[in-house]
Amino acid sequence: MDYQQMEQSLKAVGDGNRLLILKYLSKEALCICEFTELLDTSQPAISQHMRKLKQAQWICEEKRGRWTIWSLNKEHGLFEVLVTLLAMLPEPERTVESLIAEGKKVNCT
Amino acid sequence: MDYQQMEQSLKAVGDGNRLLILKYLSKEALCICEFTELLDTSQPAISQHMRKLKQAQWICEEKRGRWTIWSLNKEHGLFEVLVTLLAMLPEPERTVESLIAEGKKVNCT
DNA sequence: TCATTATATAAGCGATCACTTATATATGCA
DNA sequence: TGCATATATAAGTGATCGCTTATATAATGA
Repeated sequence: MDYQQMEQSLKAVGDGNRLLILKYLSKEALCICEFTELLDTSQPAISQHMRKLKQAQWICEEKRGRWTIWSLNKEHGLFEVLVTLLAMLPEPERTVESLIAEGKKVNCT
Repeated sequence: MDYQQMEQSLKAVGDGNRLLILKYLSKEALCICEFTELLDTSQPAISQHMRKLKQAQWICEEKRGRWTIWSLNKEHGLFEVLVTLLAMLPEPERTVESLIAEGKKVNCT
């Protein structure tokens, strides 16, 4: 891995909201509409974070009808490092389970 | 480790020049005057990178007379991760050995 | 077809980044 | 003491960041 790739990869994860997004994705694939509930941020902001994570090849998208389902890219050269980092972070307050309880979970599948 | 600490740590290493500085420091402690030769950047730029790395607690400084000798902080919560990352990076073109050969190595010790 | 829904893109904005040049501080030595 | 050396700080600058609001694209369903 060269310095430029490493720099881009680390820059992409050097943001609190993106770390949170990745933390959620480390458990299950999700679509953007769910992140807007989970992260307390606007839809365009999330979309832009996704683009940045995708450019750094941290995540993969799968278009399914109206939804875009995002998941971690296990082929990333630093995937194991990412898993280690995410494991060190506490569980987010809001969970997908709480969304389901509130009836806000979108059934993308 | 909380999200803010993780963000600060990752932001600090998300820069090519700082990765290079850390790569050098993974082999031996060095002072700034050596980095100005190794990195092809100005002394103030290096000094500012050092400050940022120190604020993120990646490195320690030891004042020794006129020199400030910098070394990796092995107590950092992500030290092992950093070592893993640095090991994935190629050896820099310029080496401390080449500085010695050119007579540019400062004897800080 | 037309309205709704999910997502992406564009443009704008204040904040931060990484650098520069200039200057300050502080140590060592003649 | 006074000068050279090593480093830090300050101020300024263009680029990028992360967000916002507004709008575009694209798929679904009545």
